[in-house]
Amino acid sequence: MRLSAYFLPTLKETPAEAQIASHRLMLRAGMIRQSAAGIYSWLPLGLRVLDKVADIVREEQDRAGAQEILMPTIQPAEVWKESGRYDDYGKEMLRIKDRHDREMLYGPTNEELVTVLFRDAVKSYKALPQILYHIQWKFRDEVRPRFGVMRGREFLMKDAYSFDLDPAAARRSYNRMFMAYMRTYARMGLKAIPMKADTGPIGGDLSHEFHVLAETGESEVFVHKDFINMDWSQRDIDYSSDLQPMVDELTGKYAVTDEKRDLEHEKTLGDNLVSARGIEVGHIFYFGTKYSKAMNAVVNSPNGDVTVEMGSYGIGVSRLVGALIEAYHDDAGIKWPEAVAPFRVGLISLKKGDAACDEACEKLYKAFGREVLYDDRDERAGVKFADMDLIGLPWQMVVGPKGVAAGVVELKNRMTGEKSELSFEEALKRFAE
RNA sequence: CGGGGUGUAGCUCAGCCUGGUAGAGCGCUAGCUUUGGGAGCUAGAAGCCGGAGGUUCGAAUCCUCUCGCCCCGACCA
Repeated sequence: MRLSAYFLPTLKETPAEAQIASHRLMLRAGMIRQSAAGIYSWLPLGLRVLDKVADIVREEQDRAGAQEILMPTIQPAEVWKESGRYDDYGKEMLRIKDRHDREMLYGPTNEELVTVLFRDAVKSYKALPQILYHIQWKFRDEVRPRFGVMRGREFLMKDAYSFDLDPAAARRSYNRMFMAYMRTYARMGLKAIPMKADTGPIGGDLSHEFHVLAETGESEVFVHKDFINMDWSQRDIDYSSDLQPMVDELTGKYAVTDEKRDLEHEKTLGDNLVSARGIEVGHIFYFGTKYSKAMNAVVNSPNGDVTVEMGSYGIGVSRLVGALIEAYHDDAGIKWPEAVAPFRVGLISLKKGDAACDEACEKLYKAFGREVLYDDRDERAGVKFADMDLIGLPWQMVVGPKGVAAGVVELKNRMTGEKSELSFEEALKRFAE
């Protein structure tokens, strides 16, 4: 992409409404613009990141055996009345009426819809297990939206739902999702600690939240020191094997959210206890028959009718974009991990109009394909460097007349700040598509 | 939902106390000079001062009501 033609409205000054780094930087880097409190438009640069995050989530869900569907944002109130949650959910649910005066709502989550989908289609135990997921916009009318996309009212979420014949099988589905989450976060370069969590209004008795530690995190969490130095590299997982030992290992050490604190146990930890703040980037639940019973999701089996065991598994996709920035930024701007960077490399022409410089840039630009953002604007070097640092592409390739004359270009690593010189030929190959 | 704050040019803000017809910096447009880390000079464009009522000869400024947005707290992917 050529920056001269790209819709990238960067801001030199910090918008007054943004308090935390990720919100500030997303506005300044031209990733998002606010439409109303807690509701945002995603601009091209931000959307590229959102899509990359969603793609990683999608790949890991598929790998774990989940199947993607797409349920609507607007749901009939009817199904929520069936589960009994229509009255429970309160003002967080955005309720609307259609032209026929029928009660509708903008979905805050999808347990009801997916249960209807399942129960109407599946009648035999032989079809189990099933894990269905979708990546869809949700709306929760938070009293106080804040922190940009980290706590918006409208947000993109991956939610998966498992259907099993008995609790043991449901536990296997839970474990699959658990490990899929570990892989998902690791691929993005995030250290997300699984914590014993409260089940809240969704109900059930087995639940974990995944938290990225950050000073700006909204929740207070308490973890064993060993998590801080854990090996966070991606794990190879055979999803057909018994995952329980791996899950046990990951949940063996103390890690809890505020509501689940065990003060007695904490006393035994001594110096090994770390109190920190966390950004919740995922939450998984096993809730048994809470919805299947109320909504009559039953399959036939040799032993007669069985009410299916269910679990649900959420990842805040849009929130992850904010969490990533909280984890990876400095005073100059964002420092994207390569897996989620909007572009892999930024090509900076230091002197537009210089024939040799232009020619070198054009060659590099064409060779790099879709993962290059080429700053071909007629701007001063300082402006280009500042914008490139701000938007945080992992690599900056700097092409200037002096370098071109000497047959070299400069390569800067945004994460480490390291700079090196490459011959033009090396440079051509370095990011070739 | 309680408490606090704030709406003036695209952005950051001054002006409001003490009413007299709209300002700065950045950004934007044009020209000249500059050109390896957010340039300089010149000339411009740009605001129903959030909205509605009121007081007044006259309101960004005073009063009333309203709406938006932000922050602190209680609640949540």
